[in-house]
Amino acid sequence: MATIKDVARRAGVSPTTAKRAIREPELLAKDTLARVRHAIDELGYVPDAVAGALRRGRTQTVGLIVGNVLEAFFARLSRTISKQLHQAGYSVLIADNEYRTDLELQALQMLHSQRAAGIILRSGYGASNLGYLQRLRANGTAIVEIDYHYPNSPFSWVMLDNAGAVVQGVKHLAALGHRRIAALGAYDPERNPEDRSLSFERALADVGLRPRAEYRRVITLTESEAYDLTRDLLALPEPPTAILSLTGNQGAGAYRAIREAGLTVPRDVSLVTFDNYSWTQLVEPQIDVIEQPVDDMALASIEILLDLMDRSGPAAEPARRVFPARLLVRGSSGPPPLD
Amino acid sequence: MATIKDVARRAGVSPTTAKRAIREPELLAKDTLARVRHAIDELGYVPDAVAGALRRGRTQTVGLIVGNVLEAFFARLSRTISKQLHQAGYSVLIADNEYRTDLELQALQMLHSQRAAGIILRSGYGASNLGYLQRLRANGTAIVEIDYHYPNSPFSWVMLDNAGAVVQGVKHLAALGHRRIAALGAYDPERNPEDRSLSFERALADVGLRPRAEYRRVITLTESEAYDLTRDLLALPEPPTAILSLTGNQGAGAYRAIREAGLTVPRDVSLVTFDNYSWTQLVEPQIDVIEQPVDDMALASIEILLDLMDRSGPAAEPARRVFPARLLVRGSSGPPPLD
DNA sequence: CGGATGGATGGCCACGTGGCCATTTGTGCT
DNA sequence: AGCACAAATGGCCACGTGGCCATCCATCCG
Repeated sequence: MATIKDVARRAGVSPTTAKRAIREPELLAKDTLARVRHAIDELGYVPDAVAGALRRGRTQTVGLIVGNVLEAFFARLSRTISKQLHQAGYSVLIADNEYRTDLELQALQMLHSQRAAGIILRSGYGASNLGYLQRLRANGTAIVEIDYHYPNSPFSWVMLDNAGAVVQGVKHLAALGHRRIAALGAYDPERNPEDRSLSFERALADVGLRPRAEYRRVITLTESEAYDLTRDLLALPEPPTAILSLTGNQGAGAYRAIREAGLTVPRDVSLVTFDNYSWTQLVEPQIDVIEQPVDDMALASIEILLDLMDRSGPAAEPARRVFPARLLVRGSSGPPPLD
Repeated sequence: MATIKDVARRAGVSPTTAKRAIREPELLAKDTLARVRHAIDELGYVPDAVAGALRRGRTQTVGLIVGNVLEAFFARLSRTISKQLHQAGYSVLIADNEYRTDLELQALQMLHSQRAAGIILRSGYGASNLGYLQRLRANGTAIVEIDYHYPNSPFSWVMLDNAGAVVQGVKHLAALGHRRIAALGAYDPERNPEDRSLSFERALADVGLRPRAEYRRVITLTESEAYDLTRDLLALPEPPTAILSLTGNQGAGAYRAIREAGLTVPRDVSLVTFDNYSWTQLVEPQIDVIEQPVDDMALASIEILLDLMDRSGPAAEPARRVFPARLLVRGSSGPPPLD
C-alpha cells in the first residue's frame, strides 16, 4: 500500500513536504501542492490511520457496546450513533453484550487493545465491569453509559426517565379501573437493579395498589421469556387484567401469548408496552406504547462523548442527561373485564 | 497506558523476555514466566493492537457495510457476522450505506484508512464503487459481497436464490387463481439491476401472465415508499388482487396501506412478503413470507472472508454461494375476490 | 577438565506517521 | 549589492510492537 514516501518520490519532493499537502497545504507553493496532489491521486494514497494513531497516541475509534442489535431500540441507537460519529471523523466498533457482563468484558478487552478513544456502553447484568472501566478511564478512554447506569456510576450517562415512564403507564391503567396489574421485567434488585422494575412497585403504591407476589418473576429481556411469563400469568386463578411490558421485545412476546390464549386486547386484558416498535401499529387494535426519544438519547451520548474526547485536561464533573418518555394511547387498554 | 517495557521493568527482565510471556511462553523459565505474568496483571497490560498492526502490516479489523441496520435482515446479519468474527479475533467496524454508493464510498475510504483486513459489503445503488474496491483488493483487502453483487462481480459473494424465491411466490399466488399480481420493488434495471425485480416479470411469464405497466414504479426499499405505492395500486381501476413485496420492510408498508384502505387480507387482497419478520406472526391472519436463511448466509460470508484473509499467496477463484429461500404459507393469501 | 549443546534471555531495528527543528530559497528594502 | 526576513522545503526521531539475530550460562559428555 502506498505510503507518503511513495507520494513524495513520485512528486519529486521530500516526505515532509508531501505530508504537508494533506495537513498544512497553505504552507506549500501552489505548483508543489498541485504536483503532490496529483501524485496522491495517481497512487490512490490514503493516510494510514493505524500509523497515525500510534504516533499521536490516540485513535479515532469509538466502541459501542449494546445489549442486542436485533432489538429495534439498539439498532436505532447504533445507527444514529455511528452515523454521527462517522461525520465527526470517528470509526465505530460495535459489539453486543447480550446483557451479559462476561461477554461485555471480552468486548471491553477488545476495545482496550484497539485503544478506542471512547466507549458508549449499555452495560449488562452479572459481575460488574466497573473496575475495568475505571482503569480504562484512568488511561484516558472517554466513557458514557446509556439506557442503564451503574448505581452511583462515576461515569457520564444518558437515561430515560424510567420512573416517570412507569408511573405514566401505571396511572393510565389504574385510571381505567385496573387493580390487577402485572409488569414484565427483571425483578432482581440484587443482580439487575433496573429503574423500571424497581419503579413499578412504587408506582403501584402511588395509585393505592399492592404488588402481587405471584406476578413476580425474574426473566431475561427477551420475547420468548416474556411469552412464557405472560402465558403463565394468564393461567393464574386471578390473572392480571392489565400487563405493562417493560421493553419492546417483551411486548411482542406478551401480545403473542395473549392472542394464543384466545384472549382479545383490550376486552380481556389491557396491554401497554415500552418502545414504539413498528408491529405495535400493524396489529389491531394498535398498541399503547411508552415511546423513548431514542435519537435524542443517542445524540446526547455523542455530544457528551465528543466533549470528553476533546477535553485533554482534568476530568470535569460527569454529565448526566435524563429524557422523558411519552405515552401514546392507541387502543390496547380499556376497562378491566367484569368478574 | 502501560507498554511491554513497563511490564519488563516491573518484572526485572528485558522487553523481549516480557513479550515472550505473551507470544511464546514455552520459551521462558517457569519462574520468569510467573514473574512477568504477575507484572502484566498488576499493570493491567493489554498489548496495543495499533502498534501490532503497524508492525505486522496487517490489522485484525473487518469492515461491514450494510444497507441499513434498522432493517431486521441487516441487524441479524450484523449480529451474526460480528459475533463470529469476534470469536475469530477480529474487531468489526460497521457502517450503513443507506443503499447509496456515495455514502458507501465514505465508508470504504474510512475502512481503507483504517487498513481493514477484510470487508463484507452489501453494495448500494448509484455510481459504482467497483474501481475503489478493486484497488483495495489489489492492496490485499479481502472482499466479500452479500445479498447483492455487481454484475459480473470479480469478488466472492453470498446470495439468496432470488430468482427461485420470486418464482415460488408468484407460482403460489398464480395457483390460487391470481392474474393481477403486483410486485413492490425497484424496477430500475439500469441503476438497480436487482435479481428480485428482474425475476418477477420472468416469473409471471412462466405462469402465463403478462406484467402490467401501471403496477410498475421505481421506489426505494423503504416501508414508507411501499406504503405509498400500495395505496396507489389499490386505488387503480383494476387493482392487483395479490401483492408480492420484495423486502420485509416494504411488506410492512404494504400491509399498513391495505388495512388503511379498509381491505382485509386475504379476502380482498393477498399478500406475500420477503423476510420472516416478527410482525408477520403478530397480525391476523399471519403473513405468508419468503424466508431467507440469514444466519447461513452470514456464516458463509465469514467462512469465505476468513479464508481470503488467511490466504497470503495468489488469489484463488472467487467463491460463490447461493442459498435457497423458503416459502412459509400462513394465511395471508387466498383466491382472488370475484369481480 | 574443556568444549559442545541447547535452554534462557537480551539487543536492535523497521513499520508509517506527526511533530519539531534545520536548512534552503526567494523577496523587499536600503 | 548586501542584508534581513519570510516563504518554502527537508531531516530526524519516537510512538509500541514483532521478527530476527546475538549473547549468556548451565549441563553433559568424552
